[in-house]
Amino acid sequence: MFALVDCNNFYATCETLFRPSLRGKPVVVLSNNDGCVVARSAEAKALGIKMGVPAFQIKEEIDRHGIEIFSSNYTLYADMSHRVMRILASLAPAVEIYSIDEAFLDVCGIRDLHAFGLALRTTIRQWTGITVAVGIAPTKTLAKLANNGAKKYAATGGVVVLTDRQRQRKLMSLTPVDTVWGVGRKLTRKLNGLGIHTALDLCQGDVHNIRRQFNVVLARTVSELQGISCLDLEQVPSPKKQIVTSRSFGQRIIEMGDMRQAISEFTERACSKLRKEGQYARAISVFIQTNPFIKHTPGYANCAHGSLPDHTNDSFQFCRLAQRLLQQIWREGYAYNKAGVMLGDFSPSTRRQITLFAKPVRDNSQIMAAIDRINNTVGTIKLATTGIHQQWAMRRERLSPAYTTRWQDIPLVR
DNA sequence: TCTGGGGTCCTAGGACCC
DNA sequence: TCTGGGGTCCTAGGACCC
Repeated sequence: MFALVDCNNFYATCETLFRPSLRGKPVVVLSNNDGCVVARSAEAKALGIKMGVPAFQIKEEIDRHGIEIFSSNYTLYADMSHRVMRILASLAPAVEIYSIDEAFLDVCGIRDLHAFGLALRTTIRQWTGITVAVGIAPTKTLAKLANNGAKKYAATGGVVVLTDRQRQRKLMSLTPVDTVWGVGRKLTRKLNGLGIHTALDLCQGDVHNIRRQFNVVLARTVSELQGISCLDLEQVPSPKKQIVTSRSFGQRIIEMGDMRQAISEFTERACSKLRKEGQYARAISVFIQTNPFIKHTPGYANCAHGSLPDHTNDSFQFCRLAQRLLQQIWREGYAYNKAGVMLGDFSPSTRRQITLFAKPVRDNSQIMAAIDRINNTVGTIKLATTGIHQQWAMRRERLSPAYTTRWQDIPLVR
């Protein structure tokens, strides 16, 4: 038996926690660079603000309704997420953190599941101020569905337990197929073409037919809807296979020197994530692009791949290689709006297979460890190539304080 | 003027091996 | 006239998730 616990309007709620005067008002959180809407309070949803729309397209609504706008504050959201997850871990036998705002729980052996769901809700709201919805069912896909019902129908009180097959079928018949976990836009169109419109229609499909006409993933979804559990609780997150750091720029880049800074910065960040993961990588890709939405002038996008001789987590080595790759794809005369780097070809250790003609590489592991230690405690040191004045830094004009993680930002109670 | 960021998995096709 | 069978690995592209 699985529970899916999901925070309601997570980012928007985090912003209102320390600004009680905002409760009951329409609040919207924007993506990095203040680009698109990525979270909305219930009030903002009621005004018809859609997920994913570019901020500049809803300027008029924002002014007219007095909608409160925030830049993404991931430091705050990550800290609030930790608090919620810690509470879940203390109340449930086993937890799989599925994303920043949701977790699957193993609830086998709990007798009164509905009471358990209500207790989760009460505790989390009392201890963090965040409201969650709880869905409980014999498979993950059904738990997702139940959670959806808990959010959609106020009469459920935010908790839906789907142990009974009749209730499962009832909810499935009320749920459009595009809401099912694992069914996206493309699949919805194809399924609709076959006369499959609700979750129940999909559930009644033949697994082997679905496997033949679609793929093994959707076949698994059908089984899960039928109550056959195919997806286990994954308590230990599997090691990453790639790490990406990419950003849109606050101001478009036209000088190579600025792009060099950006690529250095992204590479250093990616390597620092790699070290945090305890892994070593060998491959790196660098990409740069102009704004794909601008149609009236020619655009340019390109990517270069490279590999180091050994697996490493050394920022210096990767930065040098990244600069060479940038050189290969840089074209003068364009205004670039985004770039990034990707690390790949991971290994859990830095087993070194020395080749006969290999030049020995300087071992910087102690320097890396020192950098990480300093950055995790007293301050920030970085490669000089990342630049002091970053003209291209991302726009965050409506950033809230780091209420819970920075001494200066702790709210004062008067 | 202004349109995010970070992941995973599956499949098909090509190159290569014996 | 007639040209096998059984694999692996890699990559790109497409789908999905949050």
